[in-house]
Amino acid sequence: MQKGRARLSTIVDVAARAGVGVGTVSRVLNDSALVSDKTRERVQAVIEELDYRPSQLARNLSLGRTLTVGVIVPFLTQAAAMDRIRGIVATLRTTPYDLVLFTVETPAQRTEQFRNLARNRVDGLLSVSLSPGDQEVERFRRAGIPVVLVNARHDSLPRIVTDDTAGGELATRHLIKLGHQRIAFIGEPALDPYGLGWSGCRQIGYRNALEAAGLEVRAGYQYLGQAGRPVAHRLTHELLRQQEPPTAVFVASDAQALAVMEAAQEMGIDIPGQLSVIGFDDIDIAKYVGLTTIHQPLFESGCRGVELLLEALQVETLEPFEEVLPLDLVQRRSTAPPA
Amino acid sequence: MQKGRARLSTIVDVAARAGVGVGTVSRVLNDSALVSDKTRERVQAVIEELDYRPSQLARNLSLGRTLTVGVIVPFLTQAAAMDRIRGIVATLRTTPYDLVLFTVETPAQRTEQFRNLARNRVDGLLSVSLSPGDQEVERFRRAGIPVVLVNARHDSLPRIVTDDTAGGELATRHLIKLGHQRIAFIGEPALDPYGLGWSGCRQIGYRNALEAAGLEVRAGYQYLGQAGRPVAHRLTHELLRQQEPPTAVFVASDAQALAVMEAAQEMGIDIPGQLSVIGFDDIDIAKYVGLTTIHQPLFESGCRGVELLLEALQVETLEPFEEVLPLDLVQRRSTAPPA
DNA sequence: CGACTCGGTGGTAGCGGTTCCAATGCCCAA
DNA sequence: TTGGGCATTGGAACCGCTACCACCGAGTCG
Repeated sequence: MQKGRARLSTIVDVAARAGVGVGTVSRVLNDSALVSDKTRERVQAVIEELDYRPSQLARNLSLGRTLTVGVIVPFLTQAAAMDRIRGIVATLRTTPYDLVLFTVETPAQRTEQFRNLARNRVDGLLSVSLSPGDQEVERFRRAGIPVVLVNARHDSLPRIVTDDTAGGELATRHLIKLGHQRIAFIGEPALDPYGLGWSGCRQIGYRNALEAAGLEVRAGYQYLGQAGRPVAHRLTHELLRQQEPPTAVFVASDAQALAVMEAAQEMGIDIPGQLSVIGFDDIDIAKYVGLTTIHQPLFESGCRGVELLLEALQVETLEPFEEVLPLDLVQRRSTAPPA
Repeated sequence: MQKGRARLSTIVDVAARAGVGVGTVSRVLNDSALVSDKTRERVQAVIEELDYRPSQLARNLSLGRTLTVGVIVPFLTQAAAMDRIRGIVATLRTTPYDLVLFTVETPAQRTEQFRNLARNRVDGLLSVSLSPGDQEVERFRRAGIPVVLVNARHDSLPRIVTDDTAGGELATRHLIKLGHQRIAFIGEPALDPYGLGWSGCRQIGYRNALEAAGLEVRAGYQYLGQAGRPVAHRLTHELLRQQEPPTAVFVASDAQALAVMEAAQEMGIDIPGQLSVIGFDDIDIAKYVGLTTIHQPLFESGCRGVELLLEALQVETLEPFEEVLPLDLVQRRSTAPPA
């Protein structure tokens, strides 16, 4: 059954050696009051002597609980995701819960992970930037696994979000106010089959702002592409090679914005002289490169997500609600009035 | 025993409904050849119908195996640690293994985590920037849990390292070659009670380089302090307020170097005009702020660590050896000849 | 002084899988 | 016709823990 690895001492060994029953040892381990001091001491001594540690595996199965929470997140490579994880880890360290990290990069992986998670080893789940569907939510409900969303939505789940649409408007209005008329958008396709995703919402905000200002919404100014240097470079080239190139671009994430800036500079285009760039997220690097962006509290979103999840783990069910974190425009050097 | 959560279907339910024994269902689940096609189909149908997923918890206990590897790492807040994690995650995603993340910020936590890990839920452990002691190694050996070190050392464990001493020399020699004579060092105290730790080794390299160049090694030029903005600011102030302040400083990590640069700039000190700064790690941001530094392959170190660990999980025991990754000096704008 | 607590304890039945062993039915050779 | 494989199967033991239940001895009280 098992591989032939060295046998560690078990609760039975401890019980035998201490001359007590396994129940008593279990009580000592779990700090039950129903053990006499004398017995407790003897058992403790044997535990010490054998360097015994209870098997988490067995405890998990017996308890039906793992003291582990799962975090599922797409594209860990992105700095914004990392900042959220930092918040999650920091908050989790103040609790007895451990963290299992699940990452996703394709729609297929996404579906697969969500399927397995319900019978996996986690007591609760934090879904970051990934919105589950109704059937998936139902599966978790049946499994009794509370789920909290961060930067994602589902009507029947508690969630920490920002108003992406408003953020998109905020960013675009900033460009309009500077005097830009030809404003482009670069975003990412959504991984979820449900809803728009954050990039989609930001794009809606972009369109809203243009319309509100009476500016034309051109299809040729809106590009979607996987985050990452090569794709961003391609998009940037296509965008700027147009007959009537935009004078400003709103990029749905700082990570992508950085790549766009790099590509533009390689093309010899001055930022912000010939092209204004505004991003979204305000990751660390944005400050250093002078990227104008929409700041959102990434670290805090992770913290709050964990707090909510812990609450949900206590009360067994948390009524769904939406907590909206604030957004601010941070103006730096990458945006300016058009030439 | 359990909390009153909804009961999910178990292997017994499936067996009953399909009119077969649990053994047969188990065989179907594990793709055993010893099941007739007809039976297999019937069982598969029932599995589908009940949306049955085997319990990982039970499987783990029975198998004595969790398909999970642990990663223990101090100060996740540091970009260098994050880059290693990225490599780890990327490589792990190509395998059936999941990742449990353990973080450590104090010596007490460090000891506690190492104690528990041996009976925890992991099949193998990747220790990043944390060196276990003999007793700890022995515990893991007894538990049959392979351990691989990344940026850490123990003679009886396989490990991925860089030559920190050589790196420290490389950095310091660069400053000497520029003409600096008063060169300071800022590093971090080690979390491990065993050995020097990476910061200590880099410091040795610093001293070696000074000695080799016939320069005085002053105690007053060497500071240790926890990474993080406030401490780095304090150290920087102390350092630069000296009667004879240094004209250059080698900081043991980029994260700390960034904070030092910030503090110096706040004090109105020009970099590199009045103070040259060289870091270590070459994290993302270094490129953007023009920090001269020692480049090491962080992402790759995570990848290699996982590869070694997987190998160790296959063969049950991997003979200890040391894999040394290369270091390069990357010259940017934060170092220059002294005024 | 016997019945009645009650703290302290041992034993055992799960938890939900895997794996081994014995049993069954079938085919083929003797 | 019978015995010996062989493919297939059911059932039970086991993984190591927790929780429940029964029990026991020492007070306590009427």
